[in-house]
Amino acid sequence: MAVQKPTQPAPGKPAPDSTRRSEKSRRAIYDAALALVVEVGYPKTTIEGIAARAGVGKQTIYRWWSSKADVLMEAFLDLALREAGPAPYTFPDTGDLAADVKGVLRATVDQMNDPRFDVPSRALAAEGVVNEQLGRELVAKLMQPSLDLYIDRLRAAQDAGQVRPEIDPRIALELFISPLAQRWLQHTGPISHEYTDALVDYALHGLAPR
Amino acid sequence: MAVQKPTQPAPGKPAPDSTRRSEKSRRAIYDAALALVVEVGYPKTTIEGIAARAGVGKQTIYRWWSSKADVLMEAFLDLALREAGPAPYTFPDTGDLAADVKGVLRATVDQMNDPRFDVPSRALAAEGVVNEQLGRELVAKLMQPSLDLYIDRLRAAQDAGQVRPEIDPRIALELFISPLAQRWLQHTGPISHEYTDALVDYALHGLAPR
Amino acid sequence: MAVQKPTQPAPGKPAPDSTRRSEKSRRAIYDAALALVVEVGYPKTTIEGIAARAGVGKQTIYRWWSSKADVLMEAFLDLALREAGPAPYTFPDTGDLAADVKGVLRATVDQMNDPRFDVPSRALAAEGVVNEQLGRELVAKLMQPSLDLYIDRLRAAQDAGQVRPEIDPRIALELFISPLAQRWLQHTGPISHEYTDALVDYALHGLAPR
Amino acid sequence: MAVQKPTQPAPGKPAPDSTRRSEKSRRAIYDAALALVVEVGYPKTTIEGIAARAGVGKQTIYRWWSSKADVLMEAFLDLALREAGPAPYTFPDTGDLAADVKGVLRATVDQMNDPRFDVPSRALAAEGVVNEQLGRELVAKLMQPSLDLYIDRLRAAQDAGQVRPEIDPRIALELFISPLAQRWLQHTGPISHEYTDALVDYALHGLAPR
DNA sequence: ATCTAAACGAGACGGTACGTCCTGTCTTTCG
DNA sequence: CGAAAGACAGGACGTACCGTCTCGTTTAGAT
Repeated sequence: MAVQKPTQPAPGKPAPDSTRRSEKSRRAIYDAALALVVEVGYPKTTIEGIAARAGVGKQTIYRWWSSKADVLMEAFLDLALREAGPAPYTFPDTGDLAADVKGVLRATVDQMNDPRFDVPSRALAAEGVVNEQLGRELVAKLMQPSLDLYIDRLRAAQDAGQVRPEIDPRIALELFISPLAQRWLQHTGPISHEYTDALVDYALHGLAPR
Repeated sequence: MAVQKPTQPAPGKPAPDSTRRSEKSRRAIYDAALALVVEVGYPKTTIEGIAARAGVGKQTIYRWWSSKADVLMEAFLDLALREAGPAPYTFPDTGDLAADVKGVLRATVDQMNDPRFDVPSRALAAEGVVNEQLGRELVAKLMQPSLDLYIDRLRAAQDAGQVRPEIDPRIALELFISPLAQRWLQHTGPISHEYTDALVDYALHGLAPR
Repeated sequence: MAVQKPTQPAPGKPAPDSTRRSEKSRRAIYDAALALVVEVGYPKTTIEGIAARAGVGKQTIYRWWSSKADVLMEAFLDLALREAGPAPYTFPDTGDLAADVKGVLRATVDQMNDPRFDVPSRALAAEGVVNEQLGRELVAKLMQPSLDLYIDRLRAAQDAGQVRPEIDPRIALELFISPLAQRWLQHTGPISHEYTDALVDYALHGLAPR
Repeated sequence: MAVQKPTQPAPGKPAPDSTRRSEKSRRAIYDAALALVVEVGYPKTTIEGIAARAGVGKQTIYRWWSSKADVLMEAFLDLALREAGPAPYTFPDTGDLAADVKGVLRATVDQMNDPRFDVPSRALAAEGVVNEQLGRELVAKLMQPSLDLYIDRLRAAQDAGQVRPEIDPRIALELFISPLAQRWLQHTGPISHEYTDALVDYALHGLAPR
């Protein structure tokens, strides 16, 4: 009888009972949301449209999500988890840091060029830029796991003497990732394996002559 | 900088005569747009709201701009030009590349922490992520001029033997700028002078031991 | 008076077992329905609201009634029976037709000015105007018993030579009742004892001079 | 520039400028409303449905009317005025009161049996029963003009000595009209010329023997 | 006294309509 | 003719209820 949801103080709403939630509807909503974003773009994707395409009442969306961005984030997260498979997060460690990072970045490049990932994640990124709360959620749920792997790999490289010990891995990884992300988001240049390879070389050895 | 598209022969529309345009209305629209974006955020800023606040008919906006983002981009561009003053774009060259870049990045950091710049430029960046055409315009009009200065300075450093000659300055500058931009846009870490100083050091000397 | 429709062979539904019906729920639903109609008016009275106020599941209402109007009609009928007491329907016969009818009409006037009766019966009357089936039920269950008493009394008056024998009592009673009902429903004039007294005099003696 | 509507204190809304109102839309809305009410009934007639059928935005309805009932009342009033023609309201006076009233009531009966009048006016009557404000408007705009003609005719009959001088015409006319209206609204009996003829005879000569 | 089938409370579901807001177009009036 | 004003068709918003459909949980009759 109790209206559970002890984690949140429940400001006004009675909080729905998640044990009764329809799995079928959730899946249909995820699929509809992702399909619509790819087909018509994020701004023209509407909650009404998602509901109609999923064969679902609007209230079923509003009951479980707070906004269009929220729906899309979960849908995309779900997609990412399904794609990644049961053993999701690993980072190669062949002993050759440059080669390992280049490999991972090439995979990232390939994903950026796949519209199924590109369109929804651009939309989410854009929303996160303007909506700080969503942005933090995005980072925490979608990006942080991958970033942690970078950090681990960089630490291993430090232990192996391939990276200077005073380097902060948290900042170092941005030298690889941020330029790529920026190019991708802002269309400021081609996204290619050559580009990310160069990025790794520049970052590892610096711009100044030795 | 021209607002209307003189390049296009106007397939259906009569194309307004820009010589008769009301300067007062344009200013009022710029001011209203920027104020609203700062006050209520980009998504809640509407064309109707801008028109009402500017004391202007909606048609006056639709006559000269094609979208909310277009209005805001011009308004922000205008703001940037007015702030920069009559001698806008320069990049210091004391001979010490690291110091020069650190100085410029510290100024950028300060601007990012000023809400008058932060809010509108976030909004524009977000819009550009999702709307490629606008994104390209943004880059060309707002960012390219500054980026070119970085490139010039890096080239000078190459001439002075402070940067390896085989380095592509177009990619090199991303090592400074993208991590900062990314942190700023995605709230993934503090934006401080210490951070940008570290960025410059890492980028110039690389992560690997010498 | 039976609630469920034993006459209908239940085309698709299993037909609930009325012997197991919860009397407590029925009472709670009646009370909630009447209270809500008086408090917020008929249009804003909803089945969900009745269920919530009665502490009852919606299905319990849908199981036993077919519509909001149906619920209210039964609730009101129940109220009327409880108010009338165990010996409900009588009509005075003192031998003075005018006085007898005036007395009954005065009681009707008093009831029309009691919100507990006024509000629900207005709502039902309105619904019956638009929904013919409900209208007929209303007339049959709520009004016909009283009307029959009028007819009996008029017949007795005819036998006593106080009413012309060729008069149809079914039409005659409308001369008393309909003007009052009309005024009440349409707010076309004050509802008072003086008014109904005048009505009886006019109807009995006619408008034309003798 | 003034936001007129001096009759109402304009609590919050800016009050639309009626001089700019689209006559075409108004007509389309009237037609759609009347057609829908006749076709699907009042409860299933929705504002969205009217707007869709009229090829009009919902806001155009909400701008000028406050409710579905309000739309329908104006639409019906407009219909009544158009049907009545340019010389609308007259009441025959042949010197024979009974014949004159019978004639008018027969015409009323015929109208009650025409679905184009029956359905919308039932709906309005029902709404007016429950919504007092609307009910008063209905009476004032739709019924009062006709009632006044009855009163005038009855006064003339009093002057001619055909009706007792102490009779209040305002009450007297209800003896003719209310029974008919009540039968019609409540389906309590057939609506026919014979019935109204009898009504007139009963009312004029009374029920009691002379 | 136990079993069992139903009625029950609760409320999620697919829907419809609500009344509001904004879009982008069009029209009227003024300067 | 540009501009202020704002009505218009259209359509998405988020909310409220509709009537249906499960879920456990009483509860009352038959065992």
